[in-house]
Amino acid sequence: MLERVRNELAAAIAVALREMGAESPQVALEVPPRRELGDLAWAGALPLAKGLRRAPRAIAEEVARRLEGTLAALPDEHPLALLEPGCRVEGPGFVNFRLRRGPALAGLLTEGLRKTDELRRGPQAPSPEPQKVIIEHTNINPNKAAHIGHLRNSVLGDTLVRCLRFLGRGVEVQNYVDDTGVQVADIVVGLLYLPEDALLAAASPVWPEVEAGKGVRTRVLQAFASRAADRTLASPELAVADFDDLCWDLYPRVTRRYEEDPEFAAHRSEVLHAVEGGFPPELTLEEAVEPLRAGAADPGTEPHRQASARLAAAVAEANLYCHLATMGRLGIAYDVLPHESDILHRGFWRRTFELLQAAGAIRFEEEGKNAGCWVMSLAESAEFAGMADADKILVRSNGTVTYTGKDIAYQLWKLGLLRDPDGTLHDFGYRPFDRFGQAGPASPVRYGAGERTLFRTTADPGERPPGASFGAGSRVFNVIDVRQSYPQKVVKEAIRVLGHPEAAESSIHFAYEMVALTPAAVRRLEETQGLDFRLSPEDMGKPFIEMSGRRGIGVKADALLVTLIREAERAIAERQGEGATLAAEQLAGRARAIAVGALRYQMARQGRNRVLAFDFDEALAFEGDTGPYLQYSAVRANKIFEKLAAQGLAGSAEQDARAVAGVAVPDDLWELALACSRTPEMVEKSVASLEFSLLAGHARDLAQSFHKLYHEHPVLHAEDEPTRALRRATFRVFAVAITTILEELLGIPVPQEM
RNA sequence: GCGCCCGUAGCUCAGCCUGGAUAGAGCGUCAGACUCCGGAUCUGAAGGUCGCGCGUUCGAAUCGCGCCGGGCGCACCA
Repeated sequence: MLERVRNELAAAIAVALREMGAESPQVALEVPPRRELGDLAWAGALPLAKGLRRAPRAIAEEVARRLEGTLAALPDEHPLALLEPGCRVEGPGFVNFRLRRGPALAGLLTEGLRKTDELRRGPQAPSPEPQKVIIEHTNINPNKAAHIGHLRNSVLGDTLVRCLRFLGRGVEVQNYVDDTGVQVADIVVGLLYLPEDALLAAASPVWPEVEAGKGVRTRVLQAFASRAADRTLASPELAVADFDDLCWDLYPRVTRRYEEDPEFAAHRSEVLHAVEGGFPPELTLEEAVEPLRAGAADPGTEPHRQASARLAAAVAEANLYCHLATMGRLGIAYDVLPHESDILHRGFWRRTFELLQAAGAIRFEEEGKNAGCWVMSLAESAEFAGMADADKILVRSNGTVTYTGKDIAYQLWKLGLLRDPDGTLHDFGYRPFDRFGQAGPASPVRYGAGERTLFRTTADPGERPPGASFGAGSRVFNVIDVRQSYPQKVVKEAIRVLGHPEAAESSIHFAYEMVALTPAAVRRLEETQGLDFRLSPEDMGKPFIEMSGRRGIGVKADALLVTLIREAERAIAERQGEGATLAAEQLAGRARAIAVGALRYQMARQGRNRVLAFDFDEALAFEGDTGPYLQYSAVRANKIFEKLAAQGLAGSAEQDARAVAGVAVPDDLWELALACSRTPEMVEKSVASLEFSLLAGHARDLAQSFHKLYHEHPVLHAEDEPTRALRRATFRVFAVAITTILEELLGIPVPQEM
């Protein structure tokens, strides 16, 4: 509603300015900082003063005069009829406008009604979008549990997805799986070669069936295979330790062993080669595990190699399931899981290599430090000017492709630019990975059953199940932390030199700063988990400490969620008072909502360019500028309507709209209603700048304003019916706005009670 | 060395892209709140050379340049 008034008013001012001699005037309308100034303002007279050679105040006054004539002649149903007649010129040359509050508030009510109707009808069937936006986020190495850094990535990515969908854009969400990298190989090395005592220490806390004694490795491998068959490597239960937790512990043990014993590192390249070789598709995990047991096959033989590769795939898939479950708890879902192994086996790189060669973008180094490598020269690009070494290796001297090389291929596919010589798209094959469902916009995503299908890629382009059509986006957002800016620039540059400068600009690195730990948080981890990260006093004196998967320094996403839920349960119990006992299921549901709210809000409210120094006390805060504060405002508003309904005083949005249309709306209620109407503007701004702190701040402002009014404007005990209708109308507008922002945009569930 | 990011109240952070009207929150501190829709709330107080300097402008936290302090990149890791 506000948007339409704005657009029409801007157009009217532009007409006036053209009549006054301004050439193609750009008119921007803003909302004045204080309501007594007005509801909309035009400040453009000041910059125009020079061009028109007139005093800004005089320009503003003439614009105002011309507008008055235009506005007076409008029919009642025109959007600008919502403006009060007459505008005021104030200050050095601001033109301020006021809305007719009653009719505007009525308009907001009916608008909210329409929105609710749409929601009730459910999500529209996803139609093939010509202007599809692709967002890649999460992208966690499938070799250990997700940590809070990954949460920042996924929450930012998911919030962008939600905002774009809100704005009506077609969106495809991809979660890239690096299933062939060294990191997965390291876990396989751990399973196959780590001394049994170390393996036992990592495995037995998670898999109780693995006990001390002879044949630990055999039992670990058997447990892995049988749990994979039962699909119990990733449990829907949050408090249960899963395979990713086992890997979290195993991975640092492997990397430490590499440092202690250089010969041990040979296993790494052996496994890596095995993984690159792949395995026959019919090879099951049980069959693969068989020869891996001590003595059944020697390392270096083909059965052993294939079995290692099969094991690596299973490790990656098991961790992937764990990650999906973790993110699912936060209401985060995906459409497709592109696998790195498929990029290789489908020949994405081979084709990309041909294209790069044909464009003369790469060259083979005969000598020098990069001898034997294929490199891309960046020396000619302004972006990389001043670099000591402006060459980026895409193919190593041993013939394998670097991550950046694969990423170029992947990015070309995302943009619909990877084509075979005959011009057809070079595409993956697809296969359903799992079914999933989500009860509401901010509800947990559950796998195993449900209405939607999550697809994964395959290497066989002949596999095309119905509904599986991915890639070829008109814009691509890659959500990756800022430390990867350099390789991201290389990818962009490759697209440019391949002859696609516009596509390169449509390929956007959504960069955000890393999540680190405060020294206090590190100390707390050491205390609660009985660990010693052996950090120096200088480290502990820094403002923050970087997480490290290799050293096991980090806060696991699920562990944080568990802690948050426990704290939320405690807070709920405290507020319930003596005697009141809540059904366990209710308690769990509310606590989960609060935990998710606290977590997602913390990630969304901070600007993306700032290092997030994670602190437990801050993360566990439920009062003040927090998710639960916002949730509470929605719960409170809904509670009013429940109570009203119980007494037969609820009325309806239509009734309130009629009642309010001719009534004087006091300043404070109007302020809240107007702020609610600015939500689409805030979403636009957030998306344009990729700063969700704007949206989070907007939501907090709304909640703050509501909480204040809640104390001053009782609805149930209003002095008369017109007063009640006015308050009810305003709070109705608020309830719709805050619920939309929380559940649809920020993915924060609104519980019934807290 | 080159590049990017950060510096705003005691602490944690919005606001900067697109200059505008009195720079905002939260935490912490202090003082308060109705037998009345849930106190995860609200009211009030104290707390700011917006790192420093120069410039552009009618106007700078916001734009430009230069410093200072901190962080991160510049891999045959991903």
